[in-house]
Amino acid sequence: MSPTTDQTAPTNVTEVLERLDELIGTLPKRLDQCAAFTRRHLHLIAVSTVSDMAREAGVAPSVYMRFCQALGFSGYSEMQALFRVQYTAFRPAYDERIATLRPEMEGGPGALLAEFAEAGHKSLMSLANTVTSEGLGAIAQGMAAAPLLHLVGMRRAFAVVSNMSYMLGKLEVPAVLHSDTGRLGGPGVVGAGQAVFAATFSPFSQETLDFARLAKERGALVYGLSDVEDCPLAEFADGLLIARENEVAGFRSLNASLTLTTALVVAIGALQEGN
Amino acid sequence: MSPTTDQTAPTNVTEVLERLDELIGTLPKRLDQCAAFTRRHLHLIAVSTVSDMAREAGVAPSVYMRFCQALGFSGYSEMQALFRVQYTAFRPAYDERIATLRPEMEGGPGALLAEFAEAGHKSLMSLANTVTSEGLGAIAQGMAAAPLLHLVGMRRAFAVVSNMSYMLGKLEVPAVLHSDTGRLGGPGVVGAGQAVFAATFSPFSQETLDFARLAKERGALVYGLSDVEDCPLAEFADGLLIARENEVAGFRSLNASLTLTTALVVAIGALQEGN
DNA sequence: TCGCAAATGGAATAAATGTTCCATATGGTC
DNA sequence: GACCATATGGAACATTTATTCCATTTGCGA
Repeated sequence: MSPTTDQTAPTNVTEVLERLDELIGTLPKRLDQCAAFTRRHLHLIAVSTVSDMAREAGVAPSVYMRFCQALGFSGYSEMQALFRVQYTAFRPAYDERIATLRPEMEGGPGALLAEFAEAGHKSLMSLANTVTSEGLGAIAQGMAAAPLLHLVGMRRAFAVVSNMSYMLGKLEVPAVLHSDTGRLGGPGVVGAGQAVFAATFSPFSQETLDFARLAKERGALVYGLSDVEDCPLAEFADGLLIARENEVAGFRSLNASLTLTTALVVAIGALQEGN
Repeated sequence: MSPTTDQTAPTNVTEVLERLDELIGTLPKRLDQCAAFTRRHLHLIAVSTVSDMAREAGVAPSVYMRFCQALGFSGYSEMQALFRVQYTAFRPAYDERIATLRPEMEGGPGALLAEFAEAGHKSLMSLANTVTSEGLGAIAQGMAAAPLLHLVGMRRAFAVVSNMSYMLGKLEVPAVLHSDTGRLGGPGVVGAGQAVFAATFSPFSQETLDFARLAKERGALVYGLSDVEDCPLAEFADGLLIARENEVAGFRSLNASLTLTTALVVAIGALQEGN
């Protein structure tokens, strides 16, 4: 049937990978090129044409065709089908509009995930409503100008500030993450002229609010992130960002918060780069 | 030019979403069907034909065609192209990240935020493509059945596991967060029958991989989260989730990862509740 | 109930994509 | 250096998929 191989075709992505690893090195130059490229860009198959793949791999379409056959497929279409099913296999039970968690669990974890994804889309869309370019820009500038940044956030907000801490580190922007683990450095270490970024969602963390207020009294610039406008931080902060997260049966992810803070950190990085 | 609308075509997923929400309810029955279905299955567009989408939406292909035009596109192909680019965009080199950012910074931090929001939408969409309901369900069950959960993740993955840790705590599910801070408990504390959830994104953290492998050898169940299929965890893990994050000038947020793990944690909580 | 405008679905057509074939090139062996 | 087996890429062909057209249906206002 297939001229180049009598091996049976892989039936899932794992098998494709196995076969790829098995073949790489043993194939003719151009086919090896296909294998190497494909190995690194498996995810492109589902959305590309043979010509696309061939071009990116640097070979002629007919070569890529033969490569598919060497893998055991009848042709590109068959291989592509394998990579496409995984996209279509996941059928979120989105269709039926479900209101509470228990019915959501009826549809299995897939339906639950679909609900959270949907909530994520909405959260991201509402970001545009609560954040202005000027507000974000002012905060980015304030933070970029500070010689040292302090990040505070407890509980749900901790993931947000710890992620900021990681990214700022990568960008080589001096920042300290104040976690409540072992009570390392409190607000006492914040110096005048430095900047604090405090994140707290309702119900607000008293510790975070206290830290921010004390830092402010010590002459630091205080910026904040919250999920509602009437966060106590608003009273004294030099800038406050709002990221409202849509919830699923009372549970909230952090899509808007992380997207907003990621953009903020990158903006800070870009500003510092410019200096 | 286009008979059904003189509106200009959306240029990104965010705009498609907005236009969809704007249009739903105002369109004729069949077109509304298309809009409703498409709103819930955005992720299918990249890998489906018009007939596929039309069939799933319960309309004739020509109707779906007109729906694309009502959205402002010239046809299905043009719309599909919009959903395909996200997969084909290649990542720029690390060093050039800030440099490639310049164009985005031109529009101020607001434009940057919009870029990250757009990337977030795409990440959430592709989540439905890399995760199956069964896979997620199996992992949720395995983790719910374990007497103790261990969470491991360094660097970019740390925010993910620390958020899981927080949520699991709220749900009163016994879990230990292993951070590398001060080298608290290594894999030695993991007992047979317990479960480990290890998150690591490429380039993978050797520490996380080692932890997971040792735990596996000690008889624990190992589940993982990564951003690519060929993560070393795949070799020995009992279950692996994939969350691919779209990037902006080389920077990635954590939308897909957090949404996925949030759904996972809630599923675990619901399963334990049932016991 | 009739007439009209809009919507609908099926069938025809156009475009693109996948696949195969074959002439030419390449590399190894005697 | 000639021969043979194998690899390669372009061009022809076949198939699938997108798009348009049009006859029929539907729903609304007179």
